[in-house]
Amino acid sequence: MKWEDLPEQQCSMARTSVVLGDRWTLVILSDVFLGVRRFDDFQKRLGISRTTLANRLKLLEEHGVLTQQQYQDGPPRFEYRLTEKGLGLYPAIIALLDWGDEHYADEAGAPILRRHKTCGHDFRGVMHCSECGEPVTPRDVEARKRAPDDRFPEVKRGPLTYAS
Amino acid sequence: MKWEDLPEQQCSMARTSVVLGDRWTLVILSDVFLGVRRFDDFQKRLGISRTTLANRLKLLEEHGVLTQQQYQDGPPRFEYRLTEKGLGLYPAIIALLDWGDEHYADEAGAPILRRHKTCGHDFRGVMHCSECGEPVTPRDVEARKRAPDDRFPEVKRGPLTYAS
DNA sequence: CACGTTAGTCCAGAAACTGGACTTAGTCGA
DNA sequence: TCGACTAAGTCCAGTTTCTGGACTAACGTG
Repeated sequence: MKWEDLPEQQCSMARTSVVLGDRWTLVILSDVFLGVRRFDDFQKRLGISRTTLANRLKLLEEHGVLTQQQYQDGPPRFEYRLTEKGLGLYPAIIALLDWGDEHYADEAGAPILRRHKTCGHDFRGVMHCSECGEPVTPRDVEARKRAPDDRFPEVKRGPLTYAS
Repeated sequence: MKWEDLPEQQCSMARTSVVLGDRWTLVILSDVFLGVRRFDDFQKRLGISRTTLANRLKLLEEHGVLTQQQYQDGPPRFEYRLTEKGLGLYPAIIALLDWGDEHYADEAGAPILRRHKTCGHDFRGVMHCSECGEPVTPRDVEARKRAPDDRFPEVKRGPLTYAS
């Protein structure tokens, strides 16, 4: 199967992989969530080739994950910022970072700490059920194909936007 | 920078990307969480080339995400199963699937529904803070580099294992 | 006017991915 | 006993993608 045919698959992970599934995109995004916004900063921090970086950023923009915003005239320069859709990836990024911290950090611990400003503590993400609010483990979950007339349920906590 | 040098980076996402950061690995893993375990089943479901599938499965095994378990003699056959480390990726997989469902599902809704057996409802994952238990949004979080003598805090809820 | 900054593009070589055929080792049915 | 079948790969040649490094564009600074 060709790579471009993946999004036609009836599978949300296949469609997600078209945007995120390559060697660099997740690393770029985790930098964006740390506040990195400019081409050269990404390139210096990551050591990615300029060509590939340009391609990745363009892809993320085409998919509405990032937007370019002008930050100066003459010469006009643009920086990359997360859209609302991009902000929606935060739980995934945190989950992946936590997993990396747990399994690949050296003895001293995670290289980056994240503090939850609301409560003041360094934290890890814990996945809870949107319906009952309890933590979820893989063994608590039963997956099934959507029946033709089945609808995804309305979610109690709203559409999960992060408007400031 | 070469791909093999990434794991030496002081960044958990870089190390995570070495395992997960390619076109197929996330899709393979989300199939594993649906119960797919055999080489030919992956190949038929995904349409991935056999060579690439073999490479990916081997990489996941080398990194301790999957193990092979024999399920018959004569000829001996093995199936792929998640390790405890692999199960630890569930929050990330759910977060990515939810994001895909939200942004790429067709009008009828998500192609696969996940029911939380504990409460009986179809659900989405919501990321909560491990320390105060409240939901977390990107704007509630402040990241910083670990100071030399700073330790990652002990986690209240235990080491997050999924022993059956 | 030379140099620096920022955000790219261009290129040729290296690496990874592709489909399809082939291999291995045993089972099953006639 | 022969041929078909199953499962899990390997092998191969062609295509696509990624790489580092040089280059361009358009302006600001001393």
